[in-house]
Amino acid sequence: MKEEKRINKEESIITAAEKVFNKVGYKNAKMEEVAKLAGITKVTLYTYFQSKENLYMALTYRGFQKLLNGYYQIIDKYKNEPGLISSLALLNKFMDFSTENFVYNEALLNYFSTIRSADENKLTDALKESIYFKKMQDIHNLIFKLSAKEILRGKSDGSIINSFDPMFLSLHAWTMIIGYSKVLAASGNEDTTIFHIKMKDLKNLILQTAKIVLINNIDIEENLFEL
Amino acid sequence: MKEEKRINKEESIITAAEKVFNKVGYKNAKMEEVAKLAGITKVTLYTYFQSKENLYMALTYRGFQKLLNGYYQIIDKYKNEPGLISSLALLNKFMDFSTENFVYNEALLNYFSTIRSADENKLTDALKESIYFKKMQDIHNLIFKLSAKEILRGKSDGSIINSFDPMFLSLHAWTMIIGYSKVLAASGNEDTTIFHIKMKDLKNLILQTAKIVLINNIDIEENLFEL
Amino acid sequence: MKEEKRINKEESIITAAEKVFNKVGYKNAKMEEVAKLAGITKVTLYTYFQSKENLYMALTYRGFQKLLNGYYQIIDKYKNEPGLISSLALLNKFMDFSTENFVYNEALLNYFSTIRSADENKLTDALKESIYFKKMQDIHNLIFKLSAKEILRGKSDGSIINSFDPMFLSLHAWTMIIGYSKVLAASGNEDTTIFHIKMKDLKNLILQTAKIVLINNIDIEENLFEL
Amino acid sequence: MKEEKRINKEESIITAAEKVFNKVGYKNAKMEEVAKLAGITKVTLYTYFQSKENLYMALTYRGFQKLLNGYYQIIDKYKNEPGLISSLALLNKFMDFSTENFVYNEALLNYFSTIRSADENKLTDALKESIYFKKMQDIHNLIFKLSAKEILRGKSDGSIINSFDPMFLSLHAWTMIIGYSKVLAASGNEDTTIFHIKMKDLKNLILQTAKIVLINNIDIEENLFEL
DNA sequence: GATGAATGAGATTTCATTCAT
DNA sequence: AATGAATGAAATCTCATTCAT
Repeated sequence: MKEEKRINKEESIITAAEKVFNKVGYKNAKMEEVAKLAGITKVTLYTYFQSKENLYMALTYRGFQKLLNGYYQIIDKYKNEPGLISSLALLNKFMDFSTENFVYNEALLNYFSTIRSADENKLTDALKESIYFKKMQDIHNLIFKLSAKEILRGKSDGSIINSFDPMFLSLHAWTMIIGYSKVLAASGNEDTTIFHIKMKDLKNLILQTAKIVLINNIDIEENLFEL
Repeated sequence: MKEEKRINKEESIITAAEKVFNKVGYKNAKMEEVAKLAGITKVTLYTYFQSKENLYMALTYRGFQKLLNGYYQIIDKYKNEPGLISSLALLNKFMDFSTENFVYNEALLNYFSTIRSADENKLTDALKESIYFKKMQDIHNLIFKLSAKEILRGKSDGSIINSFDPMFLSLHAWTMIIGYSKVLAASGNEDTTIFHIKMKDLKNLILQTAKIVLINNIDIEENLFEL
Repeated sequence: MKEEKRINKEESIITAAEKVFNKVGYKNAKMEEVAKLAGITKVTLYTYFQSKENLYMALTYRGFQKLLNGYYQIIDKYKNEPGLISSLALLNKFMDFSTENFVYNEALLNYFSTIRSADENKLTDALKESIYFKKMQDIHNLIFKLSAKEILRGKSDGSIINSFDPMFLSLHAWTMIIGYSKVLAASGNEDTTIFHIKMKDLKNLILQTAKIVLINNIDIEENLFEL
Repeated sequence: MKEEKRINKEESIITAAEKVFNKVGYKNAKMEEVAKLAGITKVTLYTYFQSKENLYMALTYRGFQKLLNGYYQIIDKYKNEPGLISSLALLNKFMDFSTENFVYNEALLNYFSTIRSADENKLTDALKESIYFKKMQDIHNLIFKLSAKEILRGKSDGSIINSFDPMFLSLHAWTMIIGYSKVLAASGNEDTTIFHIKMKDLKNLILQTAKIVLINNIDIEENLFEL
């Protein structure tokens, strides 16, 4: 009961934070504003989330969970389809997610920027102590793993030809998604036009590109030019 | 001060800022530290750069200039090669640049996150008044245009087959390299391994992928799956 | 905070400020020092008093209140005495106050220098926004009015003969005591000697002079000399 | 020649300073502004006057000289009149001077506030080193002495009866003048009305008061009231 | 001697975070 | 657990004053 209540409260706070962050961006957002919108005081806010960064991580975590849920749904939906299809569907899912969840997308991008393996000393204390940051670290690879798993299935069922390590292919797909979501962040939404180009077309080209990569063996040793 | 002298001074300050930002990250960096490293006082620092954000934008601008210079060099170097080669070389250049210039890479990523067309209220006042931010806005599309130009040349010389709008192809390539640089930012450098995968391999796969896209006509209307 | 508590806090800060200002003078006083002496931080100091000038005005206001209280006590004490006596007692009170409260004296002199009716552009922004400056402006004439009231009473009871407007006589008395307090500010205290003259003697002469003015009708039209 | 040139320059700077100080007050005045108005740069200004305080002292000194000149003229003009007349004329002169020379008046008042015999440690270094401050210190008593001298002459010729020390009487007159000029500073000019009272009337009352004091013997031992 | 640039000291502001009740 | 007040760190600004050329 108590626990449940606490969780509800946390959720409502995160929701408020989402709104504020969405409006003015993380950096400009003030804890005071979040608290106000959540109908509590700043100090209460701090009893739930010990730092601004932790709050942001909680939001990130929520976004990541939402994305994962989407992934699981896709996996389930396409479980009887070839692995190629489900793999591409995951890609598609991520891009839609980015489009529909601006703040989450930003948060996720930001998260993956933060976790520089090499530079733990650049992490703030607040972040190191963030429970949600720890949670994220425990699961952040899941997104690659789920994708890799579908690619592996595709290899088994013959729909995917490329012989590279599934994690490698998964990472490659990820780079395209990230790039897409970055462009999206800089432009607005799927219906937006940038240089007269529709984001939707860009998405489709990315999907087709991914498909081509998956159904072909590609020689990455070939030297394309002399530097 | 003579313009030249002032510029020299600015440059030396930016260089100091680079070192500080590289060491502790933008957020933790103190203006006092930057000033000290530049051998000036805080106030002098402020007469040159009116805010921390402006200083960061100056650094970003310098990074962007450096990247553009690299682009121009590549374009010149491969001016007698087919457009396909130079286009891929540009891509390669960007990725190398990201690898070799960590702070710039981060700064550029940050910049492209910041320029949310629609949301001026997410910009801080300091940023709005930043002369370097304005400068960046004036030229940030150049990177796409240069790339598009080479693609266009490739079409002319027959090395590039894909019939899409060059800007579209340029943007698509951009998504991949942005993704790459983001992964890079999250991992470290080219020699780093992420999921046992070498960044160098990722780079090569991206180049090959880009090549495939450029030398083929791709149907982006095909429906890959039912949602 | 409860109003009462806040006021206590304000008072303790003003007390600290008095000590610091008394020791090193307004100009050399540092807000940091005041805060330290008050046992708070600079920022807290600023939440109570928004500027150094406002703090000084608060001190001025306190000094003025103290002076007014002294006036009320005198008025009460001499309420059964002739108006002449109470009027002179007020004068005397002011001079004693100036003598005993160096910082207040200086602050009040400073205040009366500052309020140049016609020249709002000589006021700093901080002063214009000072709540205590406003408070002072609301009551600074009280000192004349209280004095004028006693003079009026003196006229009624026949102890004061001079037929001029009580406010005029009050202002005239004011010029003498302001002059006295100024000389005092420049010399030190009542026991000090300036040109071998005791401040105490000066005070007494001023009182006698005031008395003469009050108990005589004076012709101010008489031409004393040709210019 | 050189010396003369330098003096001319100094004079023109002081004149500029007067204008600036008159407009915004000493505290708000910026050296930059003074320099600009004088048609020189800030640094040049500093070669002439080593500090803002010194500049202000120079202005004060000029004002004092002007006042003294006025005194000498009066003394000369009334040298064949009784000492009472010339004494009052001096008083009158001072009040006119205050009226006509707002900045000087303020500067003089300020000067006499500053020279607190007891508190040398409150003097700033800049002031201690000010050549004009030293000059002022050498002559600031002159104003009292000139006045005392005329009073003494009045005693000799029988026009002044009061047997007090002439310096004492002089100081007493001074307090009234100071008070007058303070009130004037707070109100504007001679034509201004404060509490419906004309400053000119105030001046005349002060003169009459002074006259009464000078032509009567006054008992300053009399106890006017019990405190 | 004149100039543009820089310094130094301190005022003021902004917020995330913490304390006391 | 909630609240109002306070803290601490750093950004930013203002100017008198000084330096280097």
